[in-house]
Amino acid sequence: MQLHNTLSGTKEDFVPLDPNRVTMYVCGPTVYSYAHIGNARPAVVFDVLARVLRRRYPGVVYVRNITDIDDKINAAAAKEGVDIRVITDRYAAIYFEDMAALGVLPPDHAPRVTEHLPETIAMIERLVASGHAYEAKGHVLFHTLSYGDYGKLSGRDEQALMAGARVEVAPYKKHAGDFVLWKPSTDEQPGWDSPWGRGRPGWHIECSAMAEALLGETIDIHGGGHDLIFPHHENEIAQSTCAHGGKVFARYWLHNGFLNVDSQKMSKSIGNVLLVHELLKRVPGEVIRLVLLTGHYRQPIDWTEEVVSEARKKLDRLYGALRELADVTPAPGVTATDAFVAALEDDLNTPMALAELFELARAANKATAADDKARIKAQMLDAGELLGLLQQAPSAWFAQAPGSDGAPSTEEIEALLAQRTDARRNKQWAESDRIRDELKARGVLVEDSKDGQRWRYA
RNA sequence: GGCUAGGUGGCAGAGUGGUUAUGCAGCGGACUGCAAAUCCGCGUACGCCGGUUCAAUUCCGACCCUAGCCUCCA
Repeated sequence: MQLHNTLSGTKEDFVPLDPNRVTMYVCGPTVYSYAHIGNARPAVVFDVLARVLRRRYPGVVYVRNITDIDDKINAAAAKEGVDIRVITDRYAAIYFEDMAALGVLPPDHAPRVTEHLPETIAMIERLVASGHAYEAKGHVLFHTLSYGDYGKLSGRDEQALMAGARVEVAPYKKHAGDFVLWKPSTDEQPGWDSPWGRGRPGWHIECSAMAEALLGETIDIHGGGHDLIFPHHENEIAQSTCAHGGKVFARYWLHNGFLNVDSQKMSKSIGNVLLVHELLKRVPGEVIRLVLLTGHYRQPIDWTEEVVSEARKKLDRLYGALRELADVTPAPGVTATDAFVAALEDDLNTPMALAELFELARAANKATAADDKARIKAQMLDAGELLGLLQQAPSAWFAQAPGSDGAPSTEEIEALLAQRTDARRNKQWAESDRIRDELKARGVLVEDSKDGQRWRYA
């Protein structure tokens, strides 16, 4: 398998440190609000990666954290006048629900920062003791100049960093690039006791601490959004490497591209932030998932109504092929084709894998021999499973209500189709077509097949 | 300004030093009472300019353009 490593900027052969225990850590959400579609992309992408890895290495340990200490959380809690726990529990639960709706399997561990304060504090203590961190004005800061490889991941050097610094540098910092490991809390703010007084961890240390606690000092794969390369991942590397006596922190760094909405970056000021929770009310989770896998994970995606509607049609085609095989038993022991797996193992090339899936669909539509049908069905279903698609019954897919108003109920549709059957039996084509047109106008497509009429929402 | 990733047919989106991506839309045909679905076929796409090469969309260089990051945003 090959993976693009941000550290080297190239595709590399993936060779795990221990094939029996492949470790993967992905930066999860900060739970202060609903997840937006951009949050869903890494969840889906790394879910596929985990599925693909597990085929080859059954002992994968996948960790995706929940960040439940954060100033935005504090702000949300203060606004509602509740404990931060109320906020974080609520939105963490919604996050898991929404991701499940997108076919994202739960990771092996979903640690929370609040559950790992002792480890976090211990790691900071080690950094202080080894001279990589210092205390100043109640803060503990990491001294970036103490780590020679700082900037390696994001390809920048300390001089440029200083020159490019466009925010005020806190006066207690030894160096402009130094970042906070621990900061003091006021009485009103949530805080935890530490050797440096009551306070809370900075943004970056949590991931280092949780990765260490659950996966060890060196992990195979670390993933996250492209925007996390700097400073978050850069800082994680510095902290972990220095806390571990120079041991490599993560061997392969993977970053997914950004997602724009109608060619614009999502932002509250533009008002184009698409929440997964809202989107799911009108777009099936499987469609959302397919949109996110339509492009290569490192490329940007532009979310538009067009790509959503295309994804829906693609699933119509794939499920359409499976529908024809509804009464076929998948050939036992048959898995996804080599070409399909090879595409995914080539740096998770989902577009190429999908192309392979469509080739299978065409083959399925053409197949006449029973053993061909059985084989292809098994190949399609297994391929679908690797992508987290095609796992529902075709009939269920086609019976999905479109979510728009005015669509006739199943009962009403069946009643009209019964009338149409009578008309057709008597070759009353005008009446038959009238009913079909009426349903079409109301968003229901009727098809006549050898097995009689069948319908689906448009 | 620095760093990074890109510019592919009507749209989305892979890939490759010389032969088909794939999907959607479109066009023609088959099938159908008519459709739909499905199948078959079609449309000579690779930002611009040079260079290397027998041959470049694919390698090299310049240029133009786009997007992201540059201290807490996936």
